[in-house]
Amino acid sequence: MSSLLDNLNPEQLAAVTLPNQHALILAGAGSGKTRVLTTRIAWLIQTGNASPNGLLAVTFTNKAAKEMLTRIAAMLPINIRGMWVGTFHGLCNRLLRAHHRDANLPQLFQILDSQDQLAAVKRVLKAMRADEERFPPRQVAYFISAAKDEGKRPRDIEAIDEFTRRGADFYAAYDEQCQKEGVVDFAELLLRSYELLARNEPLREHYQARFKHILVDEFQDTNRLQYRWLRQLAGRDNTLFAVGDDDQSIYRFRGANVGNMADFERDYRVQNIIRLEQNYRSQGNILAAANALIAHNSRRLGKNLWTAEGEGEPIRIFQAASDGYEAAWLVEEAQSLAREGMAYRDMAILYRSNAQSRVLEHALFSNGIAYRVYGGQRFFDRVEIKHALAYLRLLANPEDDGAFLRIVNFPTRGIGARSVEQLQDAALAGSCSLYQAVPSVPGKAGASLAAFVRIIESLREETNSLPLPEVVGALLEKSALVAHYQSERDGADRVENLGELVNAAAAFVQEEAAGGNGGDLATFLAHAALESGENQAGEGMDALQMMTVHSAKGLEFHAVFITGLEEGLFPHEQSVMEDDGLEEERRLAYVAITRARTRLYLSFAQTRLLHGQTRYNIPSRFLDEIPDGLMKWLTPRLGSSLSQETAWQAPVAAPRVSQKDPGHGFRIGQNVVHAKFGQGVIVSAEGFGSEARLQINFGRQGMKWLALAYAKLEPL
DNA sequence: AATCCGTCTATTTTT
DNA sequence: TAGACGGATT
Repeated sequence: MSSLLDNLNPEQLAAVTLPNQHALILAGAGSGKTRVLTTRIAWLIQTGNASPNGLLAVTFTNKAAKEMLTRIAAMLPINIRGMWVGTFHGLCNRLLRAHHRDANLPQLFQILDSQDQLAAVKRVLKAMRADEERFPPRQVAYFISAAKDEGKRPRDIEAIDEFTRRGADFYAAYDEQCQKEGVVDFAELLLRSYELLARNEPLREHYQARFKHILVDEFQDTNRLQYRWLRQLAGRDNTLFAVGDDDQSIYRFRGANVGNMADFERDYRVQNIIRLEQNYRSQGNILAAANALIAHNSRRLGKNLWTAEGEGEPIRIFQAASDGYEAAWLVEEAQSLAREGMAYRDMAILYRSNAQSRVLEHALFSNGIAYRVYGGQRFFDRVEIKHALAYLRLLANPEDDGAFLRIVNFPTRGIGARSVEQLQDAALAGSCSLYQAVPSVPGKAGASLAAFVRIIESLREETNSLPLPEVVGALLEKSALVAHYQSERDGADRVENLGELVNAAAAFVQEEAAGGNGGDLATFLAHAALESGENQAGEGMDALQMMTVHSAKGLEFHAVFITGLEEGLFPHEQSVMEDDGLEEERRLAYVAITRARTRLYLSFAQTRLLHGQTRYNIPSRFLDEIPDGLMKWLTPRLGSSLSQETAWQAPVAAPRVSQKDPGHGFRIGQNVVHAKFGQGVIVSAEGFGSEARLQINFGRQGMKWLALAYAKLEPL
């Protein structure tokens, strides 16, 4: 019909123009998933199948939601403001604000992020005099969140042991505290709105009738509760259009349930399953490697990526003597790519765990290569910002004891632990909030507490009719936060960030005004909790990109280095123990490989310093799972570490190995082959000559101590 | 109230 | 090895 549908391949076209039925789109990496999703929305609107208000689109990240809206706006001349496109949490927040009474929440309820939640749990545990040794706050917080993600309230928890039994009690007390204070954690946003829809039939039917089309992105990442939430909204007459890729499910540890894809197919008798398998990102060899690797997983819905492009280059494999050599080689290789004309921003270094980045950063830094590490602290997570926000929270909601405690003595104003205890006792006695209990505290403590309350009260009066940015400015001034950080030695950055908060408020107000909203204090606080802000500066710089494989999902680069492909690291040793853990690691490797467009490097080190200890790992099994024909070894395939070191001398990062010869032919770090256990690497040794015993890491087969006199060991 | 010191821990992370 | 945290000290 129109230009909307131009240049879609047959499968994409079929997905975009599906009739009004439930559908599951299996969208492989680089298959144009976002394009299909946004074009479908545009098509539904353009053809009159849906009005902009009649559809709901859910994503996981704010970035994805924003991207979707931008693309829709580019395709259609409609006002995208007010459309229900957002994250699960964002949409739940919206729902709960609109129906706060039915949801039994104050209109200005505040949202706790994970930090705030942990602090709240700590307070509960303290009040209940729980043994923090046996019930670590972190674990309790995790327990509560996990229960909520399963849709469980305290009474639904099966007490199988002491921890779950007490855990349910803590959960109940925690919920009670949150309710009293008018705050809601992330998981609660979802659970509360799920319960609201489940319980309130007219409301549920209202939204079912309104949202004719529900579209879900990254469906493989949904948890059980999110799926149940979707089921509340997907009724008889509307349709669920789910897009996902089971092969890219890498968030099981935080509750994602790939099983939702199969469940969806069954629960809704989905007839339309469309596979998007044409890949527009990677060259042939890279895709072939990815396909071969992921084929080792069982329990797949099944999919094979292909490309119209040629094979491209082989995948380059590098074996390094140590993590230091790996980094040094990588620097050289990146420099040589740069000399050939590739921008650093088009190269990415991926690793399984953050601990690996240090050595790499060091090597890049000392060679003067600009780099950018993804992840890390977000703007709204910074302490100084959290402090400032706590003042705003208390302004919006005096019942918020968490916010009160955070700032009552920050900056210090002579209110010590004793005074706070007195106040807490008074609040308990009067069953009221800390804020309300202040007048009932006598003496000197009462006087300083009253002074604190006066700060808040006068702030409230002065800022009553001021625009948000000015409220923030007044708060910084009155609270003496800025003054406090100015007097601190390393406070300059913090002062700057606080100034930035005023700008953030201004930007927020402007954006809200464009959407016809007020942009009041409560919405700003919700915004701060739900979008922790951009990761960091340096976006525009031509810098080499560094990140974990997890954070690389959804991105693409011309050249990709996947480092640390070693047993124990990737696949990670902790995951191999878990049920389905190895398959998830393989999916992770699949995600990593499919980030590359034209050039892919896989590297591993024989020796690696981890937690202050030298570790000897054998190459990752994932390397064995990629066909030899696709790979080009930059180092001798089965070379010993000795020939390795002589073959390639690193300009930086001196080797760390120096062992004395124990009188037999073997050395620590050396690769060996055992008749029964296969390939391994010598980790440590004791004794001399034929008396010696060697400890060998056989990776999959585990760690073994072998007596040299009996074991048949061959140097590799 | 700030600083020091010992202890613990160390996959992956968004909202 | 290094960083974070909590308790004790000054």
